[in-house]
Amino acid sequence: MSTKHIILGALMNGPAHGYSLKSGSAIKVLGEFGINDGQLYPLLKKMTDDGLIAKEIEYRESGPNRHNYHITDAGRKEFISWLTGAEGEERAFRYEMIRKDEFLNKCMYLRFLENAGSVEKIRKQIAETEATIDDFRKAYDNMNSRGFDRLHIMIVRYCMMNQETRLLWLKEMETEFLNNGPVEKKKKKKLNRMI
Amino acid sequence: MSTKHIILGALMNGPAHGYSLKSGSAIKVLGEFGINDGQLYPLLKKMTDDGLIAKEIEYRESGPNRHNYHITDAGRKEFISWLTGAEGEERAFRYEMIRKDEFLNKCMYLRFLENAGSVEKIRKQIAETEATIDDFRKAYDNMNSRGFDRLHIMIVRYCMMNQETRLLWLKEMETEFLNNGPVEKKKKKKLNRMI
DNA sequence: CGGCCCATGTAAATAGTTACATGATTAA
DNA sequence: TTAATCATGTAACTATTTACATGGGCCG
Repeated sequence: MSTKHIILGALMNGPAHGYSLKSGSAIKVLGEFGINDGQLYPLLKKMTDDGLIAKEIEYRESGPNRHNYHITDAGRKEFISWLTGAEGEERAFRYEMIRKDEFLNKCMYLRFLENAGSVEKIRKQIAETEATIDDFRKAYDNMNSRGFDRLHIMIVRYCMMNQETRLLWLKEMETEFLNNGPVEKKKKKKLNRMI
Repeated sequence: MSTKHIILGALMNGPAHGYSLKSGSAIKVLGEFGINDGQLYPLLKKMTDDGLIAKEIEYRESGPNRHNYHITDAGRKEFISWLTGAEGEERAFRYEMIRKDEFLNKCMYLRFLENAGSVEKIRKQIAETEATIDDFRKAYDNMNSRGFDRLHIMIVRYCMMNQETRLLWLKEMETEFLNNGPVEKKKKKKLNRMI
């Protein structure tokens, strides 16, 4: 279970309550990763039962009480063992990334669409990607100028690089479809055009 | 449910039986996407009940019988509607890709590891990535020389480009860690805001 | 006052994995 | 003869999503 490790990872930086794990001030991983209440709260309970984390309830007069969770020794051990181990770092099988990307997935079947429809789809995706790059670049510059730690800057950098690669490819796709589309293939061998 | 659409997409190319969807000759998407029997067979049954696909049993003397599924009009309609629609093509939220990538995920916490351990991890990942690139390049060249349709070539191309970007970044990471490592001993307090 | 943010949860459904079960053909 | 491949499936479990339920505080 990976969500478990994300929670442990978050709690390695100090205690946090459920809501803050999703949207609070600590590391916003869970929130931005899109965990939902229906999974988070039961999982916190289970991890407590398993002895990986423990909680103290913070009774507050203004606002609802908070259940502050902190990582236990067992949890820390589990986390480090996960971090050290090589599990999940194996080579991706060929089309793994396609399945994880709905747009890419759809691209597999673009030949069932009119050419114009494909181009429209690709252009929309180009716009999305450009916006995302912009967002990442802003975060990247901001983190750099504020002297954030290199590790986190590098991770944002990777996200940015990835989106830039995506944009490059999308533009190739657009060109491809504008030159008659890749659907009617084979006969004309323009094999040498791409590297 | 996305697996449903993958099955519909596969059947858009013509009928197939369960086993061939996983490992057969057509598009090996499902097999390479890693679907498992426990999901595939019940899903095929459900989709049949829902009227998206239909089956004919092919009784064979040599070898087990095959349940050949074909897409129905309702299934075709559902598929085209999914393909045309924009659902799932929205902009990725910031750390989506990290969560989908166990290695990246671990990278977030590399500061809890000894520098040497991090470098080792990164180098192993570099080796994996180089092997993957090699694999993609071979597939790409092969598909090109055999006159495959452009669409599928382009998709393999994207996979390749992505891995190349990954390699680039991994090498940056390696350098980063060799130059003392990005693990600052200094301000950890500002970690919170952006990430 | 109405709606959003904070903060906790539960219930029900869907999705996906792992393990098991069967039985025939084919290749080493 | 043993193992792998072909081909189907079920059962039990785990993971995830969606929807609901609660209640105080804050803002316009």
